[in-house]
Amino acid sequence: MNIETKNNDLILENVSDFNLTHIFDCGQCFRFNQNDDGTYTGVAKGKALTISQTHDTVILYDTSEEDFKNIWYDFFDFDRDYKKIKDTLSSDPIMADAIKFGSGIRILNQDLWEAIISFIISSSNNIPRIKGIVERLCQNFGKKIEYMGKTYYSFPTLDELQGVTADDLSVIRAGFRDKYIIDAIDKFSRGILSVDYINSLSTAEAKNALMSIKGVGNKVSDCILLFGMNRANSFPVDVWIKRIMEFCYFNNEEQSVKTICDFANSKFGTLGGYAQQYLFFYARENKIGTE
DNA sequence: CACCAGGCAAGCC
DNA sequence: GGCTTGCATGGT
Repeated sequence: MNIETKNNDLILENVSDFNLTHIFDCGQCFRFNQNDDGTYTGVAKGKALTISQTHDTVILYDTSEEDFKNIWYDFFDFDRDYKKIKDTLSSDPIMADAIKFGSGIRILNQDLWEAIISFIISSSNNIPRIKGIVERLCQNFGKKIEYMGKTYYSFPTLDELQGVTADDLSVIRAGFRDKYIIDAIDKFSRGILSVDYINSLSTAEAKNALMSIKGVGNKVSDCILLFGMNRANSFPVDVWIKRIMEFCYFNNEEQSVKTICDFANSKFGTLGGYAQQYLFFYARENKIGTE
């Protein structure tokens, strides 16, 4: 990968295993959206970014090399060898097929606090509405970010959310999830949980710690582990994954979530999280189980 | 109008 | 342990 700066834009050439549509349409991130011209704009780690891609050339608009090195290189998981991951998973013919559809998927390294709140909001919800609720949370409680002549909002920190009531949260229209958000804020405010503490734990221990938050169960904790803590041995099973796993590996017969998890763990092991993302994208692109 | 959306908690047995 | 039900809101 070559990096050069032109005007204020950062241009990456010879980028491999990278596709913006695959990355932002596989359900891991709620803050990036496609613009009319095909570029994507979003906010992460307190910074806004507009990014575009033509073949293996990627442009980060109005972005310094410093921000790329400090923020976006890690956010887009550029340090990881996805070819190796895909080669390993492709020994399974079904995964090989799924990987053809989402060959440019990468698992973003998102902020843990943001992942906790965002995936609490995701519970029994649909992606457009999740995005709306998260956006209103940011607009009402986050900080303003000026970028390329427009105003964006950062995801609110624990400090910025400290002390909010259900009444305060009513503007984001989170429904029954507001009390779960407040419980998370409360546990972090009182020091019962912290980002550093949770990160220090093993995957199994971290999962238990996360599940002590109201509104965080098996599926939401797996998403937080995978998307906010880089624990790729988690395999979140939602309705889409359940359907496609049953379709692909169980002759389309209904299975319990536990059966599917156990099967995925033994089949994909430490690469389960990547397998999950390829399957999720494949299921949604092909609308498996919805017709 | 019913039904559902990247589930979960609480209440049953 | 496993199984049901209610839950806020918005889209179809």
